[in-house]
Amino acid sequence: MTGNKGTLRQAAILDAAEEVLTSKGNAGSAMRDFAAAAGVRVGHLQHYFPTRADLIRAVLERSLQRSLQRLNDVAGFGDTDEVGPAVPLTREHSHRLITALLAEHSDIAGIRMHVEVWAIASSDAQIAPAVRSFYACYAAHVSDLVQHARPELPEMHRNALAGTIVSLFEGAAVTRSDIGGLRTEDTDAELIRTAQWLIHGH
Amino acid sequence: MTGNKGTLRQAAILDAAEEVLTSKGNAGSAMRDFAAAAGVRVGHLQHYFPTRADLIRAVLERSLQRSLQRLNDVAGFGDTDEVGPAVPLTREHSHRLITALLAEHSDIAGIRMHVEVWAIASSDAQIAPAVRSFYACYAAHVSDLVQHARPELPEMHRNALAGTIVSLFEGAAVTRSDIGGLRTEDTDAELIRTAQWLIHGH
DNA sequence: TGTACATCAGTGAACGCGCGTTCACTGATGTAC
DNA sequence: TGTACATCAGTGAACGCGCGTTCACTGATGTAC
Repeated sequence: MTGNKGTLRQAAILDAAEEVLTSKGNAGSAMRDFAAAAGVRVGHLQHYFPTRADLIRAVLERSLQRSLQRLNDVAGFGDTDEVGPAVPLTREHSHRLITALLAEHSDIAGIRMHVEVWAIASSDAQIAPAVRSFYACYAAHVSDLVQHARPELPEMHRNALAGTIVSLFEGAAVTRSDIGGLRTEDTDAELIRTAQWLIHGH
Repeated sequence: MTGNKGTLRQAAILDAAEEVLTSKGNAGSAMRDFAAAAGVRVGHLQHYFPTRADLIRAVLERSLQRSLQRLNDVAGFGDTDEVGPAVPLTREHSHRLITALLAEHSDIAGIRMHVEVWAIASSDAQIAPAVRSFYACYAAHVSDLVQHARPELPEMHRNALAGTIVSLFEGAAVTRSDIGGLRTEDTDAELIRTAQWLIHGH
């Protein structure tokens, strides 16, 4: 099923479109750019994505989905226990998680995609809900993480902490990038220290 | 000087352009939109801003400058002492500052402008340095704030804390907005608590 | 005080290019009998 | 196994609109003598 020609070509188009989008931005890229990058004719793009908006939405939705998937991969506890509530999250473990997330945010293309998602979601009512649900999932994942570290914490407090952690990381994605230019080793260390304080409470 | 016709008209054009930009986005707004919103003819825009890029840059630069100005107004200690290094920052004072900043970030138009700035800075090499210097100033201001709270802290640590605080606030601007949809009273409270912990160390 | 000239504010029409989209078409890959 | 037909992948040219930009122009506001 995943190997048939159409699906493969469609994925290739999305790959190419994502690269164009992250390098030239939404305002600066045309259908002809997407087509050229994918090695197909403009008219052929419409066979898979009737309008430009359809293509952009598909790229964005796939990107969000993949971000969530990566988050799962990085933070997944599945390798130790299924849904074990009593597996405590050590400081070493959380340190590794945070470092991995920060490393992901060092990819410039990923940040540009992030920023484009925000800009497009502001204008596109079809994308906006997908972005919000992405952040809801993101925060829920982090909340789970906090629960592993401090099971005694009430759910509301956990969720508030999760929201704060997500804010910190999303902000850091911008400020640490070429856009913000604030990245230093010290700030990275402080970022990790703060995230750990939020997770473990000390 | 500030009252002459040309300067006034130019400011009016920038005001109108800012509104169009925050409501329709960069990708979705045309010179004709800017002209119509300002109540002038398209050709007349070029009298002040020869190209579209010039207009957008002017809007963005003015917006960044104004953000910095507001930051100064909100966090300025000037009313108590000139450059007094020994004026301690109380928890009540920092609470008021943080609340004021969060309130600023509740303005949807401002957030949209923020996001557009990030997106445009990613593609426009002329805007990028202005954005970076904005964040450098922002962080320097926050670092000053931390110094007032804890004068004993070494400068590097202060700067690292400032970078973390800026990240937290910039991230919160997105996650708390319509884009992220994560805003709750609890998260706001936790955000304030975290910012205070970063400033005061407890 | 009046005149001549330069500069600035603002108009309006037009240009030409690049954009997203359309469409009639061909070739390839099933699928039914 | 072969034939007929439907569906899907992909082409290529064209369309028409909206975009940023240009330009020749008019009217208003100084400014020098």
